[in-house]
Amino acid sequence: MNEASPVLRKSAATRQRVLDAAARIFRERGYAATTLGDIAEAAGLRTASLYYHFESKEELVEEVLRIGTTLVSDAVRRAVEDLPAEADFRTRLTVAIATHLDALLRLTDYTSADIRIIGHVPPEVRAKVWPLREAYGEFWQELLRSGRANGAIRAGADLGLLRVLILGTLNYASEWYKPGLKPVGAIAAEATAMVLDGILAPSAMHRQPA
Amino acid sequence: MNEASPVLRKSAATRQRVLDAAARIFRERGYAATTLGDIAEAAGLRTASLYYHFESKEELVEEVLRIGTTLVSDAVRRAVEDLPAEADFRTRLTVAIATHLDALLRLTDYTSADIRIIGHVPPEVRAKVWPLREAYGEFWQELLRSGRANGAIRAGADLGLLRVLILGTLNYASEWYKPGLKPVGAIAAEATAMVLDGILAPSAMHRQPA
DNA sequence: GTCTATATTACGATAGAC
DNA sequence: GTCTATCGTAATATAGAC
Repeated sequence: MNEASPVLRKSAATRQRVLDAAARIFRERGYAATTLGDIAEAAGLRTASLYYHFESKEELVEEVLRIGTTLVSDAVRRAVEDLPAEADFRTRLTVAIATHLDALLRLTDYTSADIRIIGHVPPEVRAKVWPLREAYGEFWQELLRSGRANGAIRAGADLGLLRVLILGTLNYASEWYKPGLKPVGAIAAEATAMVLDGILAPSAMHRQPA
Repeated sequence: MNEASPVLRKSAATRQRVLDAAARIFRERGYAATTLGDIAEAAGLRTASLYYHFESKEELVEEVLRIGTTLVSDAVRRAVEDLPAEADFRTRLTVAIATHLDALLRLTDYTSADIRIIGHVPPEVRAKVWPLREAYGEFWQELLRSGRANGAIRAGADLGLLRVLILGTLNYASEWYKPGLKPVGAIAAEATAMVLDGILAPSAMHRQPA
């Protein structure tokens, strides 16, 4: 009964509106440039009222970051785990890249806000949400390890370096992506092709003079 | 004589100290979180004295961004142009990637400040420095066009998409790179291998079960 | 739960002495 | 060229009425 009482439901709904507004404005303007007044106005209340739901600006942004990381991580883990057990490395990586980009660019403001502001929040906030991000990084590391164990990945590759390079390729899309220009699926296809096979023509002689 | 007069030299030297301090602190803390007091203190003077050298915080950050973009752009253009005329596409792209990363991660604070804060400065500032960035993007676009004309790049590739994916791969390194962990040359080598040839083993059968 | 009112602090910027 | 002093504004956060 408690969980469904009208008061608690109203509180939860308002809290959600505040979080949604915060995610959107943090993504657009960055952390420091966003004021609690901006967020309150977008959520339809006064600045002071935010403090009923969150103790501080830092606690609010921490929750936004936590939600953003969790949404991407859960979506990608689920998509890869739902593949048939026989799925090869190429298939797994293709699905991981497509799902990561879809969560980042299409799903919600939380995911892009996360990537865009994580490097600009106060260090204490970053430290608090770091374990979540590390766990997601470890998922990718394990994905790459399994690929190398299968002989799918080039033997000499530095997997830790590859992981940050691949995730960098995908995450930086939140800096240049504008809805409507290119379908997210087309971006995912081009990124997957580059990461897996490179940009060179498959059988061409690559030493022609310019 | 004017250029070398003691007063002008002192002014230019102080202006340079202010710019250097600004680049470093903007890179570390972001644009909005950096105060003119932070910059003045690092440069060894008072906040009000900054206004002798720059009209506003926005004019100061604009100059930092301009220097950052120019340093990367000039370094990469020069390195590619200095290659022998017969150099093939693989060589050109390898040099472009290595030089871009070296300028970004090793050269100065201006280049990494540029990448880290460009998405967080006021829109009017971004608009003012945009032509410089577009010109550098056009250089890369032309590099890729020449690669496709040679048959070096996969025919179906979307060159505009490839350009932002490649530059994203490189630029995102300014978010995770820490001096001393990996030599910049090793990062460049891994990035070049991925972009050109992908991460898969060259001749392996890629369909093994996980 | 949300409000008005306000405390407190700190910012960007200007004035004017030196 | 750089300083001290200060203006005007706006931010986070708190107090207390409703």
